[in-house]
Amino acid sequence: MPKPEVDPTVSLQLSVDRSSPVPLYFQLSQQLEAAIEHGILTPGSLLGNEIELAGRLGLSRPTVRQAIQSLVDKGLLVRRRGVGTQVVHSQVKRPLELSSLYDDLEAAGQRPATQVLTNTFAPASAEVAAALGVSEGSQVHRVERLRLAHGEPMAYLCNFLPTGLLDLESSQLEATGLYRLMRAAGITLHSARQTIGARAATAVEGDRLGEPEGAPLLTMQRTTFDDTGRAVEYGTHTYRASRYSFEFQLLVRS
Amino acid sequence: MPKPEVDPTVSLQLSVDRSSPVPLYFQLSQQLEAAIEHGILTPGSLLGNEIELAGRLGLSRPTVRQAIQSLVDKGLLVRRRGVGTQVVHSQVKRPLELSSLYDDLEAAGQRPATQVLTNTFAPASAEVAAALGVSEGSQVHRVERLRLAHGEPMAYLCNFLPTGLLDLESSQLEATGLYRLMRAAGITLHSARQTIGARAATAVEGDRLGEPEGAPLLTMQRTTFDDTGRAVEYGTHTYRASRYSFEFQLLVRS
DNA sequence: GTCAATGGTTTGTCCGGACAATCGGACTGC
DNA sequence: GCAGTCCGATTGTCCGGACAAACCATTGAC
Repeated sequence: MPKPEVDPTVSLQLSVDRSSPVPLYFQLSQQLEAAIEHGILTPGSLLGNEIELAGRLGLSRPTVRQAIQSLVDKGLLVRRRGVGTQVVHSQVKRPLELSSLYDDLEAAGQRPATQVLTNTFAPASAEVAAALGVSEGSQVHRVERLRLAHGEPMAYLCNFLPTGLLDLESSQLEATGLYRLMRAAGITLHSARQTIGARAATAVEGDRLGEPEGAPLLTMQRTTFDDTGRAVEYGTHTYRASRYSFEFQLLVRS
Repeated sequence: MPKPEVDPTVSLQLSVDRSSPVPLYFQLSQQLEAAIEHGILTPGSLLGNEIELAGRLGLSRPTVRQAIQSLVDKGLLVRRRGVGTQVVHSQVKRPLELSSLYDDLEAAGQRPATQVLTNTFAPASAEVAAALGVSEGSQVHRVERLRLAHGEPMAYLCNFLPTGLLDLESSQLEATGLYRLMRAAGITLHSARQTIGARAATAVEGDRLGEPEGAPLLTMQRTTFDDTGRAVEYGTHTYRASRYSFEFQLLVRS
């Protein structure tokens, strides 16, 4: 017997607080996730079987399964019938959240800043009306912003929102991202439809971003929906390709 | 009483086959998904409570919940405690699968074709070695392809694979996509890390794709991992921005 | 020596029940 | 008329158990 092959979770000091309002499965999944994050549960290592783990924690197997399943859905664990559950080897960072450019830059330590160029109402063009599901020519909120990082222009953001959803003040828009403001207003973001492409900069676009005419620009159009299916935002963004690229992780839905 | 407000699932002829090896929850979720897809369950309509649905189908509530939960994860349904489960309004198409360009084009009816330019072994560059987790200079499989749609060049694909994973024949590569070949070889794709950017075409790149020098190109680098965390593929792709853009739907992980 | 049968281990599926948390509407009091 | 309160409805969480299916290693047969 060359290896004792002990269950790594026994030395993990897992514990749950039944008096807490936090669901038990969630407490467990958070502790497991933290252990994976900190390298205490090493990639590839088996997680002792569910029955025994449940017994050790004083939980039922369904509860333990729910905790493990949530981490499987996040891509951190892999289960194999007849084998067990093991920690995925690769480093999964973020499975592509619906994130704002502002948060992305902030997380990367890029000190984002925003210049609000326009913050007004305008009649909806055919394109905007189709995206937001309103009638052409009806009033919509229009916000144009320039996003800077380290004082350098990174992207030009043009967003349209249905009227009456929330009040947008320029001062707020310069302090944080649009999504954070929408969530704070009680809107639960649900899904988004995105298109990413590229094109050559026109003279006007180049001037705005500090690029020469004809320079390659990354473009993104995005329509965001809340959980009732309402379109709550449509945006047309252009990024300096020399300074920005989209990076994300995605999981195979099995 | 202006509206009877009947449970729309009663007229849905839901049924499960207990003798089938297909899990019961999966049978149910597929039938519900099909009903949503075909518009039989209209967006916004309530889904009748779980207890009653379970009783009507002769299933237990956990089984019904599992079926519903899988559709919630797909973004097709939304649950609200105290209210019920309702069909999401927006049209969710695909929540960004790990798909190959070949399948995408085929699904869009674009009659994809592939020209294999290179199919050989080569020593790994530093970039490739880092992505695949092999030592620099070791032999890796190298495949260069030109992807056409309607006879027009769409993208130039350069892929690297660890040796010994699978045999790639040029004839197979011209008939289908790389991912389909990998799955057929028993490799279970798990996750991928992608970077999407843009740059101006060099003279060589322009020639390959039929674009002038300096034309904007969409670029993508992707490293794909299997469920053991092994990197199984690294690719550097360039797309004609005038002909192609990335389009996808993404969900908020709640 | 190689291949097939066997058995133990582990996850997958399913059941029936219980109580808590939350939502929305109806009712009540002011 | 309006605000606060109560209550039914529905999902969220959790339990304990049972059997099936798949995987792996060992054993046995040829």
